[in-house]
Amino acid sequence: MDVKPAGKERRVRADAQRNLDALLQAAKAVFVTSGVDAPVREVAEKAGVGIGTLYRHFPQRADLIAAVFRREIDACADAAAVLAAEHPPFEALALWMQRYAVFVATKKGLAPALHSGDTAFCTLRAHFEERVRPAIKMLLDAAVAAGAVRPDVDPDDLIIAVSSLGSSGYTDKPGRVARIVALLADGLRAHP
Amino acid sequence: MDVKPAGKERRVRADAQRNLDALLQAAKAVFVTSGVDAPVREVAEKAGVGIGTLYRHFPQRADLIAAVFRREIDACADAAAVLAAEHPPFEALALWMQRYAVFVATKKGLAPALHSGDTAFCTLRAHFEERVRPAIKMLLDAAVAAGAVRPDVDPDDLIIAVSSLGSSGYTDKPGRVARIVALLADGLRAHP
DNA sequence: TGCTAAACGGAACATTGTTCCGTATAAAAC
DNA sequence: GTTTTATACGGAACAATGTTCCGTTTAGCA
Repeated sequence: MDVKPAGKERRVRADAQRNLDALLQAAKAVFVTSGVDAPVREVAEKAGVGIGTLYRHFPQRADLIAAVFRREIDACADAAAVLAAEHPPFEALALWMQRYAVFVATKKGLAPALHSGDTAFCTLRAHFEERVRPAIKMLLDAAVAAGAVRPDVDPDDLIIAVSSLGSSGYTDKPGRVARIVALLADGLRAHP
Repeated sequence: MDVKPAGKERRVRADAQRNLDALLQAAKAVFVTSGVDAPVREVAEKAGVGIGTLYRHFPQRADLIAAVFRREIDACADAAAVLAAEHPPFEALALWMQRYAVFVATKKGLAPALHSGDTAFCTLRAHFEERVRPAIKMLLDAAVAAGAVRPDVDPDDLIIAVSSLGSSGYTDKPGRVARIVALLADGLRAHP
């Protein structure tokens, strides 16, 4: 019973990598059509692998979801800097809120899952806050500094507000969420 | 095979009535502690009846939920008239929004279920809209007429906005939802 | 007291997340 | 090229939960 030498790790097996890619791609596709509540079996089948394999790569449902959305979360957070560079402070903030609402809205079931308190989603939620919070804080601070927005707004309140609105699933009438977010943005304005 | 004479319906059986009451009471208690996602078996057990009995009275989970909350929905809608009588138009609207947000927030899982698109919740949602919409419309119209609120706000947008916020489940910090709702109310104000 | 429609209870079924373990295999060692 | 072995695979099996079905019980009526 000898101890495994620490260095010189065995390379990742090719089939494992292939299956992982297939799973991520399948999950992405399934989540778009069926929402994140889709059965894991559906993802495994679409990827052409067994359920056991899926669970080997993603010990929990939430891990799969996290893996799929991590990249998109990053993209959304990164958009903040671009908007800040191209627009006046208040408009940048308002536009990013819209962008973020759309992101959440198109991830059917993501936000409710995230906010469900389920400990399984802790990782994803942590990543979310780690990336999204700085983004909105930067925009908000800039808008406040410019005198366009009242100074007593909590960045977390904003994240949560827009997340909630985006995830409400009310897509019955086009533009509804956008209108509400705009209303909210108006509420942020500094009153003379 | 004779047709049952239409008149003179057999009275509701006493045990049936008793069980129905027990179920409603048990469900109410369980929903408070475990949210509306609680297993139906838990409700049946607490009521001291079999699952079959529960399903006889409430063919679907959603029917049970609907029955439990119908009364509370009514109470919340009725509060609108009281607030309108006791406060200026804008304050009445803002207060009712807060009242409504609290109502939704204390019904863990209600709003997500309502907005899930699940057809099982159609009845409850219909009742919801039938009672709540007139309430908010009345308050909104009054505030607009008084010149306190911009005239381009859709009542449905408001219902949905507050529902979404209240149901987000973010109870991590006290007053968060209240602050956000207040922010939203500010966005409604008429700009000179 | 006896009859019958209504109600009851819970076993059984379907779906879905998750675990387990015997089998297969890619990469390394020789 | 063969052997070895850690790794990965697949899917049967388990647990939780919504829902259905049907044999049994019973309240209300005659």
